[in-house]
Amino acid sequence: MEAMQPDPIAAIVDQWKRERPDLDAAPMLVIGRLFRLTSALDQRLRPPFAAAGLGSGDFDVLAALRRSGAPYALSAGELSRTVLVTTGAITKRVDRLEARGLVARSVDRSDSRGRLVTLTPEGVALTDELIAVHLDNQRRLLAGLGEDERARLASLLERLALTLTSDDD
Amino acid sequence: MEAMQPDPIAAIVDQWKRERPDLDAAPMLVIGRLFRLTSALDQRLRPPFAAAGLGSGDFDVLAALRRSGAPYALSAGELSRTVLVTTGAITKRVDRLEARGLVARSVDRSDSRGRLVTLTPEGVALTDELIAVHLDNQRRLLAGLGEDERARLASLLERLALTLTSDDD
DNA sequence: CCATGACATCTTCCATGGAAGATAAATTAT
DNA sequence: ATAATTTATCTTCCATGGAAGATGTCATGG
Repeated sequence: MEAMQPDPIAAIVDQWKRERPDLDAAPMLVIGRLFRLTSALDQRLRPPFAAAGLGSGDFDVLAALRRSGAPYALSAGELSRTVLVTTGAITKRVDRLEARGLVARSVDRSDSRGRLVTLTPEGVALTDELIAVHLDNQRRLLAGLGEDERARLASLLERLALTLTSDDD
Repeated sequence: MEAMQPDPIAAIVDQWKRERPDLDAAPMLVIGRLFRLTSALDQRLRPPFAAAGLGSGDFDVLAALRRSGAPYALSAGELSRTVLVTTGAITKRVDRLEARGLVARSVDRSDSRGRLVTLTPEGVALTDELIAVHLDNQRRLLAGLGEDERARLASLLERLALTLTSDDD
């Protein structure tokens, strides 16, 4: 599995223009690039998690707990909503993290249907370490853009996200 | 699995600011939003493919073949490079598409290690139908932005992608 | 108080993709 | 010409996540 030339998306749009001149493939210049870029960024951000024996999905759970503040406890449902995966996936992620001693499950006192997932001290320590590395890596990946460009990009992405959620949901 | 409020990313950055004031989580305003947005767009673009009994990954293969032009034939390696998945994943996608009569495999005359994956007439017809729907859906998802905003977003995404590929690879 | 329905989490099953090795064919060196 | 290397695809195994149903608990109405 090798890599590709700069801006393969423009080439794809050109191919469609040639094969289907009746269609306008311009939306791919945004959406296609979003997908490619996200995939490329994901690949480059994974290594620190892999080195710690975690999938990046598992780290999402640790990070959600850590940034929620002491006592670093959230329910499976809350985790499901914040990290945008099904509760079934949360169960499995928590199983893995629990097996590694990074989180612990306890029964919610006020509702024994619910389990609270809590960071252990080891979980807090590892998360604190990884989040710093992760943010540094993110910063480095964005370093090719100027400060103003990053701000405009952030703003456009926010606007697009807002128009999506207002449409339907 | 429910949805979330508008702009959850800004809230996440605020949480980190409170919990770890020594860190700067601003890169998430770009990268976090990229991931969220891509996930949201993907969910909204899938239904036509699912209705045709395809995963969106399978459609990527059909589309790559279709836009390559007659005779709509590419090798597994070429497909792997254009759709950015391993050749093993291509084998499986082609297996599924072949079982549905949308593509056919044939041995490359000039190199019998290689197999050419070719769209069948049914494959061409389905792809032509789906790509039109797909592009319309993409256009609708971007309709909340003005023409100038879409252009600036496309341009910023391209620039970011270029700075990534020049860095390393 | 008990029955019914709602809810939270977990379990099971399935689909997908990556990693690494296996197989087959082409290329290169001697 | 033949052995060694490279290349292209496929196979096998494993990890992950979604969908839907199972289980246990709570809430509500009679």
